[in-house]
Amino acid sequence: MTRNFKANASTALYQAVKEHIRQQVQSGAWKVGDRVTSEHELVAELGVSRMTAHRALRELAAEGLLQRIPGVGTFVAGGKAESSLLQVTSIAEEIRSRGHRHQSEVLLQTGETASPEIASLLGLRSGEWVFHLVCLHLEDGVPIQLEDRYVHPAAAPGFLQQTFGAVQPGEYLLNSVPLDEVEHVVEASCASAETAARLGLKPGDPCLVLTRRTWRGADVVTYVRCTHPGNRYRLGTRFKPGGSPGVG
Amino acid sequence: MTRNFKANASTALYQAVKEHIRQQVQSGAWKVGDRVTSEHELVAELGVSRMTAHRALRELAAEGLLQRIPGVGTFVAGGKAESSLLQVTSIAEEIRSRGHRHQSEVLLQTGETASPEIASLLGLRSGEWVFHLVCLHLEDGVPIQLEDRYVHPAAAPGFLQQTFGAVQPGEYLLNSVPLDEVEHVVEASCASAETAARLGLKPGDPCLVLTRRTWRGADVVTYVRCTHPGNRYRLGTRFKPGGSPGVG
DNA sequence: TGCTCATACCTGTCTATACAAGTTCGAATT
DNA sequence: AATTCGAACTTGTATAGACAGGTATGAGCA
Repeated sequence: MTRNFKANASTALYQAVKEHIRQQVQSGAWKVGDRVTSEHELVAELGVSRMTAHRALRELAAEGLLQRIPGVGTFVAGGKAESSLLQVTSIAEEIRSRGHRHQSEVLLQTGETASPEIASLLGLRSGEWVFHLVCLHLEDGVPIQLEDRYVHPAAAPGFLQQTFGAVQPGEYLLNSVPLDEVEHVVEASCASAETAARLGLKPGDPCLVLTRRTWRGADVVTYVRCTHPGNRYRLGTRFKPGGSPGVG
Repeated sequence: MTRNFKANASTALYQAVKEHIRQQVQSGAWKVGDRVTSEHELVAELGVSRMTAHRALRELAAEGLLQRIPGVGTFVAGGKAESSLLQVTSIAEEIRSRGHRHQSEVLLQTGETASPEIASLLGLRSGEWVFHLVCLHLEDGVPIQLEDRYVHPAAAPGFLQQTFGAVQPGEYLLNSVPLDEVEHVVEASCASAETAARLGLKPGDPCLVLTRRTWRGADVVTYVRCTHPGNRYRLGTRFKPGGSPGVG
């Protein structure tokens, strides 16, 4: 079998196959849940051996981009995009996993023109349209997170039409948009009067603020600022280096 | 070649080889920097094919446990143990990587009997001996971290004799003890009077507190509580899912 | 109509072989 | 003595072939 695929030397062949698959996903040709070219098909199409195709697919699965099911096939995985400390899953899932009751209250859900700061963070021009959602999350009836989210309108056109009851905003975006870059910032700050009122704190009480931006290609999908009461919330992980993290 | 190694079925052979290597490292038989059994030696000793041995070593290297150098050999890697959000490297390295000047001031360096709380956290009996270090770190002359560290005496016997100037406590432990489990907790709190005085804050100002415990096997190596001024410090990462993280 | 079984397909692993490219080290040559 | 060259090692990649175990589907039978 001659190498009719990727005549480019100096790069490993299995790397080229990985890149080939990655581009199909990132370009949007393959969406979340779509079936991916099987190993035998890659052998036929690219002229590589099955072991080479297998390694490419296996490593992409280990990286979280794909999901492989023996006997069935390989599929584009949902954007898990978990960091070891922070998971890009909704707070609802986290609360339920602790065995507690989650409630959420949508305080604001509109489209608005972007302020210069928000425009800059989302890669928009100032004054462009942007989706804005403010949501208060309660754990067993106690406020635990104030979520202030901006969404790039091109990334999730149906965002405003969603009613966020069972499905949370984070979950909705995760299930429809495959992320390929995430930025987290954690800081401690004081509660403003408004924040304190919503979280049931006194103004000036310490808060843990988690800011997250996610990318799809070069475009920012969402910018979200989650404020937690400092005395009721901590963020943690225990993990084996190289292994899978858990959330504490 | 018959499989005279790991007759245990139901487990993949390369997994068994990985576990075999891992145990050598975790048991302490192989220390940081030591040479690891080469692929050909594994073929001879375990009766597996070179590709199987290669896969085991390659994956362990990808997990950070080993370091492979083409043409030279495979070695036990230093305890990088980096999380995507938090690296178990010293604050000194982080400050210098920002191009700033780092100074540290040892406020306390003793052996003492463990309080019940500390004993519990380190897996000691109450009243047992424990190393205790308190250190203030400055970035360009400004206090940026108050480090309060307890070290299991069995894990690092020479800890008290160290003078922490060029080599920081974290670096010292990393270079001598290979970690295999890490726990992080991040929380926001108010500065106590003493903490405020040392960090140059007002009592009640918000602080970002990072608590970390590291394990070697079943034993806790160190418990450290790092308190940062909330207005001068943030913790962040930007990374591609599956890729290598950077520190922000 | 409903059930069973054969077949085709998919992933997962393991082996044996081959070549490439790097290093280390010692012996032979200059 | 200094240098060069080659043999012996190392890891990295790629291939072909084989088997195992899972799933999905459709044909044939009850």
